[in-house]
Amino acid sequence: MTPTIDEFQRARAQYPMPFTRIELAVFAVKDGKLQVLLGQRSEPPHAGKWALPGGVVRIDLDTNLDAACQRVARERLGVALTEAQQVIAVGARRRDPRAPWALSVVYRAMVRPHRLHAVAGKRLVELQWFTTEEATTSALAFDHAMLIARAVTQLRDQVSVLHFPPGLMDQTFTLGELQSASEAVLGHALDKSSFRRRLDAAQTVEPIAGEVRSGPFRPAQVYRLPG
Amino acid sequence: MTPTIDEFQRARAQYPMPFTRIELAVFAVKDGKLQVLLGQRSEPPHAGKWALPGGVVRIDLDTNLDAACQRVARERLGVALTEAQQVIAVGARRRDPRAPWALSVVYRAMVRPHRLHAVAGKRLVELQWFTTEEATTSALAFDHAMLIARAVTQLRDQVSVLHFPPGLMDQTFTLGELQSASEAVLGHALDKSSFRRRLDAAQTVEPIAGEVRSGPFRPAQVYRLPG
DNA sequence: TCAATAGTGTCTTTGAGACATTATAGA
DNA sequence: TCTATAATGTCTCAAAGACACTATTGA
Repeated sequence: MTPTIDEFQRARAQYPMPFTRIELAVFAVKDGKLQVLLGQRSEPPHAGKWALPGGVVRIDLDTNLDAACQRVARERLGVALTEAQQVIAVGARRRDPRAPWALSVVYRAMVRPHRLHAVAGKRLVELQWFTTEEATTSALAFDHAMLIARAVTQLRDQVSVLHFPPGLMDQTFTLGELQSASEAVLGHALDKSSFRRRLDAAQTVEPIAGEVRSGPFRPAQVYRLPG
Repeated sequence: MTPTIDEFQRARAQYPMPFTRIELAVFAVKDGKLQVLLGQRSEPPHAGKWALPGGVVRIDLDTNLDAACQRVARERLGVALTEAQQVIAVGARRRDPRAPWALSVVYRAMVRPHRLHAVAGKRLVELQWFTTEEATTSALAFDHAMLIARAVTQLRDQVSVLHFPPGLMDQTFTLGELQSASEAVLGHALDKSSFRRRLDAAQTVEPIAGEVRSGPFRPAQVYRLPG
C-alpha cells in the first residue's frame, strides 16, 4: 500500500466521519392533491412523530448514493423507486440526537399511489400519506418539514416547465389526466388550451396512434412519455 | 445515556461511514470569460493533475456543511467565501483511491479575481484559473470535470434569470459592467435594451443616487445589489 | 470632430392566458 | 336530448429580441 493510503487510514482514525443517511420524499397525487409519504416513528428520538422514511448509507452494500436510495426504498417501503432525484444534502451538529454530526442526502420520487404497496419497515409504526400542506406546517421529526418544503419546490419547478417526473403518470394517459396531475402538483389550475400548446412545443409527450380511452363522453387520445 | 444512543454507537462501529469531503468550485470572470480555480495536486492519487480545491468535513470543527465549506475555503485558498451555494452531493465506491467509499458535497461561489489572494494549501503545487471550457473537457483528477460542468449549469441558470450571485460584481458597478459579466458567465451576447428592461422589471439592482463612473465617454450611473 | 460607451425608443415576434366554440361518446 | 369531457380556435397581453437612434464625455 502507498503512503497515501496509510495517510487516509490515519485521517480516518483521527477524524470521525458524519453519520450519513438517505431520506426519501415520496410524492403522489391522491384525491386531487399532492401528498407525501411519512412514517410514524416507533422509537426515540422523536418517538410518535412523523418523519421521512430513510436509512443509513451502507458502504458495504451501496455502490453509490443513488443505489443507497434504491436500497433504502426497498427496505423501508418495499418498493423499487425508479429515477429518484437528489434534492439536497444537509449536514450539521445536533441534527439527530443519535449522532454528534448527521448528514442526510434527500431524494424525491413520484409514484402512482395504487402501485405502491408500501410496508412499514424497522423503527416505523406505519406509513401514511399527508398533503404537503399538512406535512410542511406540522411538527415533524428532525428537520424533515423543511426538507419536504425544499423537495416540493424542486418538484413544482420541474413540472411547471413540463418536465414530468417518471412516476407521475401511469405508462399511458390522456392529456386530461396529465393536466389534472400537473394541477395537483402545482397547486393551481391550468388553462387547457395553453397547456396543450406548450406540450406541443416542448414535445414532452407523444400520442400512441389509434389508442383512445373511452367513457360517457368523447374518447380521448392516449399518450406516453417518450424514451 | 438512552438505549438509542447506545444503538447508534453500535451502528457506527458496525457500519463505517463514507469519507466525506467538501469540494469548491470557485468561479470568476477574467479576460471576458468564465473561469474556475483549480489546484495542481502534489501527491498521489492523481499527482500532477488539476483538481477542485477541497477538504475533509471535520465534525469537531464544523457546525454544519456551509461552515465546513467556509473553513475549507480559508484553509485551502486563504479567503472567506461569501454565500457559496451547494451544487450536489456525489458519493460512490472507488471515487477516491484513498478511501473505499467517498462522498463529496460540492459548493460553488463567485469571486472578483483581483480580490482573491488565493494561496495554495496542503497537497497542492499551485492554484491557477482555467476557462470552464478547458476545465470541463480536459482530464482533471477524480470526477471533477463532471462536477464543474454541473456547477456551471447551475450558475448559468441562475444568471439567466437575473439572480446575480454575490461575488460576481464589486460592491458598485455600472450596467455595462453587469452586462459584460453576465455575458461572460452565459457564454453569449445579450441585447442591451432587453437586458435593462428585464433588470427594471426584476428590481435586482438599484441605482446609487448621484454616483456616476466616468471615462473618455458618457458617464454611467452606478448601481448596487440591494439588501 | 471623433471615438467610445450610456441610455432610450420602436417594431416585431413569441408565448401564454382567457375564453369561446365545436366534437363525440354514453346514458 | 343531455351531460361530460375532448379538442381546437381566436383575441389579447406581456415579455423579450432586434435594431436604430440620441446623449455625453475626453482626446
